[in-house]
Amino acid sequence: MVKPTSETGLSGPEGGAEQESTRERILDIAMELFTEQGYEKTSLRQIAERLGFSKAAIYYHFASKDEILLALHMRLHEFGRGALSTVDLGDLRSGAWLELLNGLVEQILRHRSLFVLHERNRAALEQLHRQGHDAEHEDLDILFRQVLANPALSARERVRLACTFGAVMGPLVLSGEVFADIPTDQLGALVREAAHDLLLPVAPV
Amino acid sequence: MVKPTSETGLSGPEGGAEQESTRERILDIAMELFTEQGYEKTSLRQIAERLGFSKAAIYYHFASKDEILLALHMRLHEFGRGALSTVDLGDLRSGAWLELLNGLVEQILRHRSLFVLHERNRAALEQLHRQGHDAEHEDLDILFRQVLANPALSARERVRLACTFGAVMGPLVLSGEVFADIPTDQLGALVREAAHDLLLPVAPV
DNA sequence: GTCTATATAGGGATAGAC
DNA sequence: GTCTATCCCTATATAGAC
Repeated sequence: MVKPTSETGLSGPEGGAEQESTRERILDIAMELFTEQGYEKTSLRQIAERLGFSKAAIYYHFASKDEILLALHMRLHEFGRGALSTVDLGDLRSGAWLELLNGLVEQILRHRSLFVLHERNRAALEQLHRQGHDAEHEDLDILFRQVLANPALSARERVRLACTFGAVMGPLVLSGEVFADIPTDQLGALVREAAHDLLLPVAPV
Repeated sequence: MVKPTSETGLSGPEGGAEQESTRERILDIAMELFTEQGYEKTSLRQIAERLGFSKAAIYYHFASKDEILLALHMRLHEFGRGALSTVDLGDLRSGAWLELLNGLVEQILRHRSLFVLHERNRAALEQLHRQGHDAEHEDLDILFRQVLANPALSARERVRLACTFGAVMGPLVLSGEVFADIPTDQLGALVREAAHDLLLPVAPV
């Protein structure tokens, strides 16, 4: 079983305005359909149809349907790594939270569709995690739940953090396209402002 | 095809500590499995197995798998109606928002598992809506998106509202069981407080 | 790299016995 | 009200031709 590109799901920035590889075209279509209909309701036949070739052809590029979802998941991992690694998870008191959240806002604005995909296919993605996906678990979800369970924090602090996380998700991934008319920059600024207001009483500057 | 109970999915409060009807036992198990694994990944066989009888028996109580999900959806509708009808959607400026959000917090705290079910099966539920479910559409989601799209509101107000909605969802339905150690009353108070802080600059008292 | 054809399994749904 | 048996369809996945 020969694979044309790497298995990470991200062929990396080879630079230039290259033509999209078939593998990536599959991923793009899959992302669209998985988001609209959900992972399980989307069949490989449907994906292949949109691409103009037959179902079986997909198996040249991916060993299974799960691997398509996994590849999409890895795309997000890639970006998440950058935002998370800049923050020292030790000192999550003080203003480090804001920094983390601001980084999150930026990432979401850049790769919004990926985040929406994840939000709408949580069940399927969690099962991927259980089954294997032995890769490191630096998932956003998992990270946040760890922080929220931190016994060193007060109940108020924990809840506030969860609220702030939600406040970011609300307009950016839970609200569909209602904010399409607002320029990205402005949207980001407004969300950051809200996050700031929420964290103020907990982590005073 | 004779049905033992009403078709609304809610047999209503007949009072007392009655034994749960089979129909409701099915719904309870379904809710659990749909939440854990997602709607599509859950088979009728699986539901029947847990109840100790066979797959086909379910068809005595529900005409299709979709109807099980629909019945669960109607359970939420029932509760939502109360919270929404108290608020005049006309004056969604001023403090009416807070009132609406506070009602929402209360409902979520009471029927949390139902909200989680909905959050984790959005795709499937949206398809239900498209296909039929001709019943009135007083859905929370739909209502909120209407409000968020209201052109009479400023961008800041709209985004703030979405943030507040998210801030409520964050700790209450998106965070799993991390807050199980915090008493319900305290949790509600903390969330309401956060919602208040978020809406302050937009809808001063 | 994409095709056809096919194997195989599982799920939803129906009929009818008890 | 629950069961057995069965139908039918769709989906994933494989084998092998071109």
